[in-house]
Amino acid sequence: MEEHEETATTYDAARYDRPSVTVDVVIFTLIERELHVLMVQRKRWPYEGHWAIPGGFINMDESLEQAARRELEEETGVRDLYIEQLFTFGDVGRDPRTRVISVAYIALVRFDAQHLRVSDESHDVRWFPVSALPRDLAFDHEQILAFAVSRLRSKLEYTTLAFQLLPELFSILELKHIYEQILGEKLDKGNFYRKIKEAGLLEETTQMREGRGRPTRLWRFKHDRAGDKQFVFRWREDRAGSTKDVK
Amino acid sequence: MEEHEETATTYDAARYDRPSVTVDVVIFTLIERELHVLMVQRKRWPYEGHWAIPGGFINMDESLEQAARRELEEETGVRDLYIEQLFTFGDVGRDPRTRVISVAYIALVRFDAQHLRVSDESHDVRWFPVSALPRDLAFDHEQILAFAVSRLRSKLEYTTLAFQLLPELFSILELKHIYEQILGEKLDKGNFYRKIKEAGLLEETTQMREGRGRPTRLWRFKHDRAGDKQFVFRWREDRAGSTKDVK
DNA sequence: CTGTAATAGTGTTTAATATACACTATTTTA
DNA sequence: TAAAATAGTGTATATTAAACACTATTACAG
Repeated sequence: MEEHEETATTYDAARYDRPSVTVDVVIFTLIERELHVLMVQRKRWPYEGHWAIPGGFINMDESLEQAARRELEEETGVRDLYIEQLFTFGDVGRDPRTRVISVAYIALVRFDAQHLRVSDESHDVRWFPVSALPRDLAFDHEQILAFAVSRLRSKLEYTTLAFQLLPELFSILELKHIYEQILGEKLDKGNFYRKIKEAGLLEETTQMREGRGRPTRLWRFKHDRAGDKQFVFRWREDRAGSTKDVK
Repeated sequence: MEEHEETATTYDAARYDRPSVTVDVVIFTLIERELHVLMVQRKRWPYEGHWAIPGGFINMDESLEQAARRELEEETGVRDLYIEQLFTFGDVGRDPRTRVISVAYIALVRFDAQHLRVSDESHDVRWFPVSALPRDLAFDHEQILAFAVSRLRSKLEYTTLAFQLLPELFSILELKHIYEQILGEKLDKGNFYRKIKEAGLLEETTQMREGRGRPTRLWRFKHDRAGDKQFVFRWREDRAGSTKDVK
């Protein structure tokens, strides 16, 4: 409570009616070269039967990020992944039951059937392609999701965040594909090769992978350089979107 | 409460111990060509005598942004200014009294002695130059402030936000000065003139202002174009900082 | 009344980068 | 053995950034 004193006297902590605080986590992954997001289906009022972003109350003894990581692990079984605070949503009527303030996070996970607890069979927890989301999401989750996708796009352009979605070894064209998926536009192959190589982010391996045509070389992401905050791989220069607040 | 059902059954809203939620507003202004921030001095435990970012509890019937605007108005008497959500801070031990989650906002106000309620004489509310902040701020406010300044820098580079700090009429070199203040580096005069003019953001007026040397032309910001989300005035291309989470 | 300091504003040259797209390379499959 | 499929390279042109030299208009000191 870092209130200025005049407000401090107005509110008495004991009498003060407190809002609930939840953490919602928009979990992205790449399945068969398409960007997907994890949703859960609600079982009761309000919004019974509607799909929602996974989330839950924060515990009194965990930080917001810990709560988000816990939530992520409960839903998918994965931990230690990329997670980032998105925005806090707190409009008055967003939950019909009571006042709820929701701190939204974005998480990126590598899709890996071995480790991901969610299967395609589950009826109440499911991956949806971002391009084909269910209709009528619960609460203001449509807004949260739209914001998450937009943030993902704009951050992609000046961070190394795309690598979070890839397995350890990948080809340059696979990486390009992720960029195209998230940005929603085609990129020039030659320019992509040139830029990504000049960036010095990748480590060449001796491994190749065979497919239908010419085999492709596999690369590894240099995690040391990613930790270097000074360093940024910017794919394009023009950046409309931005991180501006929604609404 | 957009909880997944398994957590829903774990927590009962009535029994659930809820955190307090506050809104803190980092209020920036430009005083005599220097970037300043508004701080309040605490009168009691904890952190008695320490300076803090103004803030207060949210009311149950107002949105987060409304709470931030109310707070801003209470402190400075100004309203309808630029305000933006920064980040939500919720570490467990950040307030020694109880669990407090604080949604931090950034606000930009034009410094105008006529309308700003805060005067230099007030001992418990004061403007500090960002380059000379008081030591030992209350709570985690040092971290919040550092994050606010860094966000301000990075947003400055791809938004028209600098104009929020200027009076209606201003010279191009004054605008350049704001950029220099916030970015913390010198910019090339010629390049600045060229870029800002090409951007088409400014409207030339017939007014001039006299000073020590050659009088300068005054310009006005075209607010219509600012509303155009597609349009962005980007001063520089290199952008290290980014909006990455603190800590 | 003249020259110098102070501020305002323009123009030009060079280097770096983006963009588009044509080309070569290596494999599988018909 | 040719065609299709995928991988990867090279290059010409246009756009933009960056540095910096130049011109313009005022006040003020002598």
